[in-house]
Amino acid sequence: MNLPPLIQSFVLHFGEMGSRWGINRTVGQIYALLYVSPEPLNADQIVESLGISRSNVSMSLRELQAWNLVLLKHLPDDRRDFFTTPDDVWQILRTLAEERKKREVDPTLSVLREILMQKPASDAERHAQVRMGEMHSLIERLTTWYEDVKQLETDRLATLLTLGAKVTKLLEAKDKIVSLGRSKRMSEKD
Amino acid sequence: MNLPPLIQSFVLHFGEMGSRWGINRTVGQIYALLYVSPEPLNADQIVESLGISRSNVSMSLRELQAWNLVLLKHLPDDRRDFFTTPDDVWQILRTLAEERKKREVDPTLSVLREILMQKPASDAERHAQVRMGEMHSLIERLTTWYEDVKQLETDRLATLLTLGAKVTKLLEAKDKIVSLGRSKRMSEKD
DNA sequence: TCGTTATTTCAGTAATTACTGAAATAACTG
DNA sequence: CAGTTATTTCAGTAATTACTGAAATAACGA
Repeated sequence: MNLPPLIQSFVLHFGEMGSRWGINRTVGQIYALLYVSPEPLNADQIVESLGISRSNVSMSLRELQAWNLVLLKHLPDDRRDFFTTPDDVWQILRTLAEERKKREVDPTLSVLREILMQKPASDAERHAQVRMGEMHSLIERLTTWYEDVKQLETDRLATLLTLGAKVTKLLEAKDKIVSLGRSKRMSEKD
Repeated sequence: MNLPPLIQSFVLHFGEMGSRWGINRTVGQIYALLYVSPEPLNADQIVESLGISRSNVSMSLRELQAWNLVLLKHLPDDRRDFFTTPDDVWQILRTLAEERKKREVDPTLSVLREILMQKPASDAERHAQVRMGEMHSLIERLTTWYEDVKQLETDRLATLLTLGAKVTKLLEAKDKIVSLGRSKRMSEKD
């Protein structure tokens, strides 16, 4: 591996994290490298920087493309493929959430739904279904929230995050506000 | 494997998902089995149900305990260990979030912070630091939100989820509300 | 068309991770 | 204490996953 020390630490860390996720070490490293590079890199530059085989780079880039985490670019008068990550970190976050949902959450929901359709043949199965039902509705709740929130533009999403739990306090106030607004309009009493 | 079909599907699916996460197949299966069991199970019952070795069960249970995903119980006049999962799915969700944060997010934040402290020795490093800075502040934002929201009691959290993006609409109203409150207190003018 | 360059595929191998069985330890009981 | 039962440890092996190098394919340009 042939990288400036500061970048190398980052790349190595993402390699580690990669293996802690489903994604593997090389994929993590390539992603990290592209993420911090000022311009797009081609496969040979990645080979050079990370000291891994050309074929490994090819396969890992495919994987990153499958995850939609990487963009393919072309320079004029150069037929090689160059790769980058999107500039906007919020966009990256969205992509990550979307892909993980697609791979992990959706299949789980569909398995649960399918099982919940079946008729239990014993007490054990009956109890299991109840538990699966609880899990199912929790996950549904979370995904509904996610589907809702993911539509927000970045700065609204940022606001929502900054607000955090304070929202519930706002909520408590909501009823009052509503009635206040009403009463205000009606009689201005206090 | 020796389980009612409906439960078996669930267990197998969690095995799959387990390997898609960092957690492995057996760990996933054991967790699923405990999750749907009406009462706590001991190691031999797990061996029996899943058809795996006693030592594998022992190691996997350790792992689940390390994740805080499993509770150890003792029955009167029985010195064997029995295991369950918490009843409350929301609690399970919290534990999962907490553990993943601890293992994935916190170390990443600390690596990023450390790198950001260093002086860049080139343009490449300078640019890399900017990118890492963006990533760092995004992650910080998310964790701050998480730290905030995780304090909420379950039903408030549920409310917040149900509200979802509608919160931002409430937000637009916020300024009005605030100024309304202020003006109301001050002079009641309109 | 042929030669050149870029990329992918894939069989074989290396590396890692998961699992087992046997032995060790621990925690009790009579 | 010796005997019994429960649990853990760990060296060895099995299974899986990651990676490589060589060959195939693809996409040009002359």
